[in-house]
Amino acid sequence: MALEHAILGFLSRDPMTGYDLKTRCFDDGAGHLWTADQAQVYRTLDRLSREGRVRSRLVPQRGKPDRKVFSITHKGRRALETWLRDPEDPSPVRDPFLLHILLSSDLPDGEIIAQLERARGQYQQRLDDLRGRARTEVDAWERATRRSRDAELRRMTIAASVAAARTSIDWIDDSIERVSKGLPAPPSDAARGTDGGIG
Amino acid sequence: MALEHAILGFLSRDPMTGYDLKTRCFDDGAGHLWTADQAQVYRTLDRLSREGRVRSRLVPQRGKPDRKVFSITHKGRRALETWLRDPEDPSPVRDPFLLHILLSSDLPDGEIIAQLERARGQYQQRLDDLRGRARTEVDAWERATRRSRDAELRRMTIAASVAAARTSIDWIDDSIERVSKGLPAPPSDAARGTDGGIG
DNA sequence: GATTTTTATAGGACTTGTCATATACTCGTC
DNA sequence: GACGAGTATATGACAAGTCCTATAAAAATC
Repeated sequence: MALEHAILGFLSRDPMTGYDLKTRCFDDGAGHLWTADQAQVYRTLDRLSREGRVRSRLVPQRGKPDRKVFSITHKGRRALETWLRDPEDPSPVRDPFLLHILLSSDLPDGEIIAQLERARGQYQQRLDDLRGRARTEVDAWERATRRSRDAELRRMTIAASVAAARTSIDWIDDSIERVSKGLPAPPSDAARGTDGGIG
Repeated sequence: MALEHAILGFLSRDPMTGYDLKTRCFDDGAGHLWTADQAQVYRTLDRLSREGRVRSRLVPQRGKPDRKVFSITHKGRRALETWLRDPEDPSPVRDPFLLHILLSSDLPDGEIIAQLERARGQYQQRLDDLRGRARTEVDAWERATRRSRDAELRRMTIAASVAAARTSIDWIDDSIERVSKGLPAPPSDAARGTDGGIG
């Protein structure tokens, strides 16, 4: 549902192909807060086309497949505006890494710390990526008429991602410290009944 | 994929029914970091059963439907341990609210602020919920043998969620301030071509 | 000259997750 | 006594998303 509106949002700035949407808008422009599968982009464009929210025209090229340039229709613009005004309820949290930690009581302390350290590295990498994004004024964004307003909003969302990654790293550091002091011991194997017995 | 292992993890603590898993383990115990759909829980239990990772026995009850009590098998325990040792790569971020903000340049500043304020309230609510969770030693957790180790890990994950929510609120406050100062103006309607023209 | 990357679109198979609905009985409350 | 909430399991229909593969040719790199 979000993908659909993101596509309308990007097309409302500039007509472009599915390929442009995937690479320039999603991967480069919004990759810090949303990912899009290539197949999903094309399928969604197809559906939006059938629904009359976007339309396409074919631009022939020599050698390469025709460019299928999509643009937003009036109907699509109305749908986008409705979505923009409709407040976004925060989706329930699903954090596979935290779930992993939550269930890790069978792992020895040392391995929990190793998991935390690995995750720390990955959040660090994410920060590096975000630093790169902050430097890059994205092409599709730059070309758009509303350059500076869009750019400012993009900066804001990158700041949010940076803050989130930093918070995760801080939490990991605290947690490594906590686990290093020794977590309460797990119960002995004997106390655990695989298959749960009968009684 | 995560749901499957979470179920194995919970069952490795205590044999229980699908209903218990959904309500006590997911909603009450892990709801701050993972949500599970009831239908999905039963379907996954079914599949795990067919794969020999869990088994069930029927406990007849008067009036109510039979309790189908699931317990983890040796095979299931091995699968769980493999998963626990296998580091969890952080999944790509998908934040519908940030996406919404990113695409909001068509909204006037005041409406962007309203969106931010609404989200602030919801993160505040999340904090309240987390405070409740921090107070509650969960039933299923309490009954488990490894009480204190599990409880400590759970406390850690709640701390992570609290920190994340606080960070979001701080970011929102900063952003409200930023937008209040006035974002660069959007382009006039005339500068935007619905349907993209031909050139 | 051979391989890889980039540009460009698209379908098949699959997994995961959501929503609605059905059954069925108990217990508390208004 | 009606009504809703809690306990308990399950299916059908569907939406959303991922992974893999295929096609096709130019341009860049080794």
